[in-house]
Amino acid sequence: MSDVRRSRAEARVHQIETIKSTSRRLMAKSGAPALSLREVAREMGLVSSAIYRYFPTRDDLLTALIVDAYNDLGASAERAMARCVEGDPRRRLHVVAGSIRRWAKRNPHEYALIYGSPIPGYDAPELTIAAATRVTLVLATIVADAWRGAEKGVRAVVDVPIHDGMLERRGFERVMPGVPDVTRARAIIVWSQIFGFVSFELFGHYKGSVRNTNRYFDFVVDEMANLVLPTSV
Amino acid sequence: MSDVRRSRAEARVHQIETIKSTSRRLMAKSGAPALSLREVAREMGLVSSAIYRYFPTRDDLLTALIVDAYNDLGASAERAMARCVEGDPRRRLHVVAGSIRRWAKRNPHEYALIYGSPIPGYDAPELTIAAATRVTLVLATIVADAWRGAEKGVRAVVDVPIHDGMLERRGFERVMPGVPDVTRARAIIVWSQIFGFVSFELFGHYKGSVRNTNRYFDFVVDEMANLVLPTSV
DNA sequence: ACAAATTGGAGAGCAGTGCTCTTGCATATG
DNA sequence: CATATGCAAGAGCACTGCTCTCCAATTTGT
Repeated sequence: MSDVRRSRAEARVHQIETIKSTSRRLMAKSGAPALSLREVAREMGLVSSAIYRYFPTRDDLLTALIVDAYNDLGASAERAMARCVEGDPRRRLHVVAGSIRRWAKRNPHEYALIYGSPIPGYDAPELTIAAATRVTLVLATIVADAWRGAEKGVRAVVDVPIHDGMLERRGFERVMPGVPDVTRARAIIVWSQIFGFVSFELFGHYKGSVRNTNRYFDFVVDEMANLVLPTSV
Repeated sequence: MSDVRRSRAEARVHQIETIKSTSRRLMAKSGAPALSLREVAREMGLVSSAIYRYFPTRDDLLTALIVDAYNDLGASAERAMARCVEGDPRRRLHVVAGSIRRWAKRNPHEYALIYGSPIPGYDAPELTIAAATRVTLVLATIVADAWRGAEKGVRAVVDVPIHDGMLERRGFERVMPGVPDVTRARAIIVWSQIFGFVSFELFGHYKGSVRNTNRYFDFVVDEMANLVLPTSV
């Protein structure tokens, strides 16, 4: 099945794909830190030095896996979003947040790779940043859509002063036009809360305090909806 | 200075302490994953096999470092708390949350060790759980103190149903007596938000969206205060 | 106080790792 | 068709965690 005749370029992308999928399979068993180039090669019936033709270093392979993970998570969130275009903002937030959480539980090691401790002495190249943005864009869109249209009020219990220059303005104005400043700032809380929850759940920090994580997640998402959705929703 | 005569028992605890502090020093340079028993030994002028007399395995050394890190963070939070016994709850939350964040920035690799991705195939022993509780206890105390005394109202914008059995009841009733159920549930949001923030900041996820992390942290803590403090505060 | 038992350091050694370099063959290009 | 490039193989280097044996120093039991 893999001994079909192929041009050199085709063979190359095929090898790269095989290396990545083999790595993902091995990573699913024992996690990213234990991922070994030699084992990947062995698994593919290849000699270890051959891997270096495709990934000059282990970190390069990890970078590729990180980008793929971000994209996979982003695509998964986008699909969830597409499935609930009709719903109200609160419902959409539940659906998308739930899809993020489910992806993380299905791919715990890949989640740890992108949202766990970064590899020390490793700076994420620009490539990864673009891929990382996809999932946050989906969340931002939910909030922006909810505020499209009119006279809706901010649910502020206490007035919190928003300092100018606290957030980067560029991205926000394009992605969340017409959304109050305080809500933009709160949207970032929602974002980090969702991932904070998933990390705490996956990494075992809720053991001893949260019993029913499914119900608690619903509660958290509801509270987050209260934070960023306009009063009429 | 270290060749003083010592009993065997004394020498043993001294060696254990030296191994741990050397490990911490090396970890500060290149992170936990790169921590090598052989390098620790070399640094101590010891042969590598001797380390195994004290820590039968690398994971055991890491476990010890994890427990120490939890305790160090917990003690730091407790000290911050002691420094603001006089303040109002909101101020105390700012002080303690700030001390957590500062500890994390001062000890990034140790933070990553306890709140980053867990070592795959490694179950935290009971010891670590007790140590991990200290910092959360400080946060819980702030909320509990704020509610001590009387007719204060919950800041609920929308009624969120709290399902029975969502949280573990045991710990909460002892630590946060007289606090409404919804506030207990929200206290966990505050807790994970603080650590979610610190993780996102330390691991670089705010790059591109948050510009002034100091100000933004203040904003987040204020919002969290609004979530769990009674209306009169 | 002396023999016995325990402890801890030294050193060699094993299987594994990431990575480099050279060799030789297959493919693509002028 | 000759030449240049691409890629697999294999040996090798420096490193890792961990085990085992050996031996000296200390602690313990009588």
